[in-house]
Amino acid sequence: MLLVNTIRDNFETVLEGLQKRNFTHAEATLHQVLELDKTRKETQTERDNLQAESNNISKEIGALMREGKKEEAEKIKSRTVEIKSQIKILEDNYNNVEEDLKQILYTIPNVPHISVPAGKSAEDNEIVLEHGSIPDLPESKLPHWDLIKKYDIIDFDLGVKIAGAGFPVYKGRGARLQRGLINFFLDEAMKAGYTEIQPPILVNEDSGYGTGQLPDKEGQMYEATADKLFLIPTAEVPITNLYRDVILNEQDFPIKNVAYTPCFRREAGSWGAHVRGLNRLHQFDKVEIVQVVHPDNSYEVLEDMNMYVQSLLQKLELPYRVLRLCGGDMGFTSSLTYDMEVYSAAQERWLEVSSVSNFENYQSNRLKLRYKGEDKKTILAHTLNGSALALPRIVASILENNQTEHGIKMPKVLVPYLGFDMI
RNA sequence: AGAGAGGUGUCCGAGUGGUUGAAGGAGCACGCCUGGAAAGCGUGUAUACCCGUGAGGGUGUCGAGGGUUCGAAUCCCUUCCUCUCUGCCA
Repeated sequence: MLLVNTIRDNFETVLEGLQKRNFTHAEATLHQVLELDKTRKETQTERDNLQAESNNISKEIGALMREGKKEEAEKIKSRTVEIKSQIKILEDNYNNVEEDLKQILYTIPNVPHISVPAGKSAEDNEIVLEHGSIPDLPESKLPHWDLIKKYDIIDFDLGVKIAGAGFPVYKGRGARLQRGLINFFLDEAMKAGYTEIQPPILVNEDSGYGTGQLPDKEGQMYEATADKLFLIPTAEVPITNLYRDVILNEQDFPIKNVAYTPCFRREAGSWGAHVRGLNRLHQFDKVEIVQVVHPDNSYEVLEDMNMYVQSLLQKLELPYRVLRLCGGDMGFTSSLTYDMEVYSAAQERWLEVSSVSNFENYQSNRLKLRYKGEDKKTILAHTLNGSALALPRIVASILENNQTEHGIKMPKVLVPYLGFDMI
């Protein structure tokens, strides 16, 4: 969440940013935050002063008791009665104000970076670049949901039988393609200096709050209610939460983690061709990169991560484009997001396979993820993450783009991981 | 899942109602000593929030939340976690 200080010191900038996101009632909400914060401070001062008075009386009583002057002690006791009831009132006020303030702050999204274009929906996203050429396939080309049946590599019906819609069963070369891609992505990340992590894929409530899935979006996560645990929608949740309540040293930067996990999403979403086949699933595999960095260079790091994800797509020989998301399409917690989309030549659509974001200190404020600066002050770190990459749509694109009469050609770079070059 | 033990500062560890934010030790930082280092000696060493231009002061924090009390690390209740033994199990 945003810092109250940021709102106060950069009111206009924050306001303009929120308006770029189409955050309604931005100005009124920001004023409300400042007003509540002012009340909070005043209440605290008043409460603390009374508490101090009460503490002093207690000390006096303690001193008198030690000297055996019981009667005098009894006399001043009566003075505390009124103070105590006042403190109780102020204490309640304080808690209420603080809670109200927190609730409002939870509803305010991150302030977009200056370079984020205004806009309402995906149509207003800015295309930064396109790379690779779109394959020219014959009319007989098949979408991946037909290809997977033809070659018997992914079975949705079996998934329905044992779990439900959106839980595919990968078989034979389909399963090996999954495993090969995961290993390829992890190896590449390792070469790029990321440390591999295997986190739990169920997380507790605190973790959900830390990265912003809670409150609000609990409907998107599967929940193991008996144990109050949530199945992760992305590895971002466990990995970023590794650093919850952590104070780092400046020398620890940059922290670069990579994790492969299955991801679980309930999202009801829309129906029809756009969610057919592998386009949208309840369970899918993803390799995620997360960095925790010094605030001064988080945007350089974002560009690095952007280039890194592109390098993966290039190695897989997939045509892709990079979008800079507009204010209206950007995630709640992000300051700047690049989406990478691959072209899927039979669906004739661009499919999002990665989203790389800088959250600046929006997440770390909730997480209390800080570092000690030179003057020993604790300062919030910046967090970033990106998919590198999400598997299903990559698979869809590989299958569709590389289909031939004789089978589906695998990208060269994967062959050592697969042990075959055609499906 | 059952029985027991326990959660205190960076770490170890004392503390069962009254200058305890917390003894003692270790570690760390600085200074003295030394040719240099070790040892030794001295000083300092939590955090959040609030008040104050500043020096400085206040409040809260001994797993978390509540309660008793003029006063709680210390007593009571609830809850979370860890460890040991037993059971179960990949």
